[in-house]
Amino acid sequence: MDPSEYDLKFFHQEGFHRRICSGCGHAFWSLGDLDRCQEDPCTPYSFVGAPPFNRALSPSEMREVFLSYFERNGHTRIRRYPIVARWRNDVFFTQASVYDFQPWVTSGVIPPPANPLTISQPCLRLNDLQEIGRESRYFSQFEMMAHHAFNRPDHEIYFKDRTTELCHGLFAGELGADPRKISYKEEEWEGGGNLGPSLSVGLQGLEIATLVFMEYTRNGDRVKPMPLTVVDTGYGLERNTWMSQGTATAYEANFGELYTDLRTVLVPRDAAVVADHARAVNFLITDGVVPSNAKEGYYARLLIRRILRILARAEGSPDFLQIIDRSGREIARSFPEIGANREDLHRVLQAEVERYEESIKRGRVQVRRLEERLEKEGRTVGVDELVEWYDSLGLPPDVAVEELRVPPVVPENFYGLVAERHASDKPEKEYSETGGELPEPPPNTPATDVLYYLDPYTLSFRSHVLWSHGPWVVLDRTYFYPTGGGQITDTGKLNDILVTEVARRGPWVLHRLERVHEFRPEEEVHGQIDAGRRRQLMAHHTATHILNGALRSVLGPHVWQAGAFKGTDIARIDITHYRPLQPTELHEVERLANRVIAEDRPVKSYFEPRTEAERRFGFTLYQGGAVPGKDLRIVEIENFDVEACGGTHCTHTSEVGSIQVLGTDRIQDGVIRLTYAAGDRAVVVREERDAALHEAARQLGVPPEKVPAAVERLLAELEEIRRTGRQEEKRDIGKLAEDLGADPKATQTVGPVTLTVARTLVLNRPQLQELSRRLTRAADHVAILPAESEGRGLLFVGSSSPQVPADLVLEAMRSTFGGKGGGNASAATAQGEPGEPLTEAVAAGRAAVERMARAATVEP
RNA sequence: GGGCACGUAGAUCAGCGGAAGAUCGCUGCUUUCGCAAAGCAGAGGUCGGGGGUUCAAAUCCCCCCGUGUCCA
Repeated sequence: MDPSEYDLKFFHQEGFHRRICSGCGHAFWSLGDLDRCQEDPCTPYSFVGAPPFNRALSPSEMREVFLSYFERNGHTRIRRYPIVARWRNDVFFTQASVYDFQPWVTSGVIPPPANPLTISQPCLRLNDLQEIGRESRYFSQFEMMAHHAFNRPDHEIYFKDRTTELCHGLFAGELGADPRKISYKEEEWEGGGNLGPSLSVGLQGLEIATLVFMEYTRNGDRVKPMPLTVVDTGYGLERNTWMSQGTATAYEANFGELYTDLRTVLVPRDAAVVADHARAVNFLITDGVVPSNAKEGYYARLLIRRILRILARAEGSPDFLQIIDRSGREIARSFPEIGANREDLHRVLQAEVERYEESIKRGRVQVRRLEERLEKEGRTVGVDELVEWYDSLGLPPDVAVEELRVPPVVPENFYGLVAERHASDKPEKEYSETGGELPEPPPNTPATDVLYYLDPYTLSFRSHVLWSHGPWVVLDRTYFYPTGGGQITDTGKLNDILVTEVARRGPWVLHRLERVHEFRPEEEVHGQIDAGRRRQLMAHHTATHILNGALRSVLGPHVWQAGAFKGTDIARIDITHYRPLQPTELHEVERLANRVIAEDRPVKSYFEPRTEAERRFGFTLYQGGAVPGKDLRIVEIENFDVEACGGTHCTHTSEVGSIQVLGTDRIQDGVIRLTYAAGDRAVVVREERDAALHEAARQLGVPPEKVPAAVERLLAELEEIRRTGRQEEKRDIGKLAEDLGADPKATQTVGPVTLTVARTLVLNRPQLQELSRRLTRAADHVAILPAESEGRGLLFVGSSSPQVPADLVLEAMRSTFGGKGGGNASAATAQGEPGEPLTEAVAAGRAAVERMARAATVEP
């Protein structure tokens, strides 16, 4: 990066000098006469016991100092976003404050909620879990305090100079650090296709802030300036709190009493891990993650199990839920929504603890079983088995060792061995913005005025063409709803050409026409939306909100929408929940939802300033993910459900008609899917089901309500018939065997063996087998049983004579019979040509038996 | 999203190419004043579903479905 990028007016005015750090070789700026940058490892920690700030601050005091400082300097304070980044498909968790504004705000699609703004965003990073408690500055869950500015070419807020000045003012002014001890290190930053210069702020060994200036985009090797530049800063709350207190580790400063209490029963590292993870778990569950075996739910499970393992190892450690509660109460002082529904939180966690205990129990049984088996072979359990058990049973090695009589030594790199097994797993796909194949209008094209937000009932309208490309048309205003928010596209007509798809791209709505057209810019067109389709989609969308509200009300506030789909035939909603829906719960949900419909409550759709909406309704607004923008579109079902949503909705719940749940699936551990129909489709579905029931009733000759009883009776009868059939067959075959054994035409003595040859009636293979078994039950009996079935010849040879192995007899018959076959000394079977070849084969078989029997008698 | 493991009687599991088994539970009988217990006898299985390979599949292969677990 060009050094001039860092040549700030602010530095020169204040008398900063640029130096090269003798430790890391990076350039840095400072007021003092410093030889090295002020970050570890170039400068060791020197604030422990000698804090450089003018006062010791608790985390909440530090947050307040920071936010109010930036408010005084013209920033708007923004409330935190959820820690689960539902609005992004490339990551699960909010890992930095700027994640709140990616990709829509940073790419200029949607205006920021305020500009400039300041926020303290709780984040979660799980890539350095093993460092927690070892390196004092690591946390999985932490808060990134930040000030952001989004600069458009026509409207610049502030950039490098002002950012650095504000930062310096905070540390050297507000917090009273010695300005000569602060270093601003030059560091190029790159991420997510953007890059730019950045300054890393060091003080007495600790990096206390990073100032990033997103200025360029990279496309392969080409780097070009961004139309929108972004000030992306990050000030670690935990680090700054630690620095202000100067305690031995960051954990005392941030976790307070919980940490010191845990220290009385746990080693320092474990205490830090437990305190850290407990905080993360509180945020995760509150923000709608239910522990599970996949995706973000797995991380919740991982953190919970790490805590449980540590607690299980230690004598006299406190109860898991108590720790979660203490941690939750502490966080709630700053974020009141955390653990606000403690009972619900407990239910979710209790279910998870029980699962874990069940897993361990199952694991222990497996361990014992395998060791016993290995012991019989004179072997013992090795490290491979421990890895296998952890990987497939979730059994930690220390628990397995407890269970084993002869345990192996658990190697240092145990979890490394586990990781090795997963080394070949494919990496996650790169995030790509949706709509990659959509054409992009020239940048000077005015935005489409979207009218469906405020008026979902107008279906016929006039408008003007702004731009067109192939089958795509952009209008100056439209009532067509583009695919989005789980609602599929509207269809209809522009003049007399069919509109097959409508999509959103940036500020524009693109209409795809069925065929090539000759629309020109400025031309007036008439739009007509397919009314039936739209009405059905509206019913399904509003039904989704009603169901979501009903589910939260019946199951508890841990229920969040994890995905949704609204089509013309059916709709689906996926929710977070810790177990399959019980039939009674489902009925209650359905009843409540239909009652809300019957009550005909108003459904209000309106825009409201973000901060006001958040204050009134809280975070559950973001059921479909966080929605950027200064104003949120609110869809409110009076006294029941409020969500930020861009879809088309009915204005009264009665328009939904009714909701018919069609089924539930557990699509993954912790996520339940409900499939349902509403509006006209609900009626159709009910009619279809009713017709099916009546048809079944007609065929059974009973009234519909007696169908279950009739079916049950029928099945019982069928079972009875089958059983007696099987018994009769066995008896018949037994009888046949007796008859054949007594029939001199079929059974003869050949040397030492008794040979039965019988061409049976049409018997299938299992029946032949049964007959053979009965004929050769006594020693030294041989049976050759040919049969013909479905135009093919079947042969079965049975033998209880060691001198006359059945497979060898069969082998002798194969030369004439052909076909494939095989078996062993006591039974062999083959299939081939029927008729003459089969008869010849039987003769050959008889000869073979005689030969073998004679050979046996000749031998002494 | 991927790896691995597992789906066999009401429950827990064994069997892992050549007649579906064990233990507990259940039913009946014997013993007992009765219960518990014991002994004897018995019922209970489309071996998760569907394809394929094979003379022969619970068993081997493929695809689904379900469950568990680890990892991203």
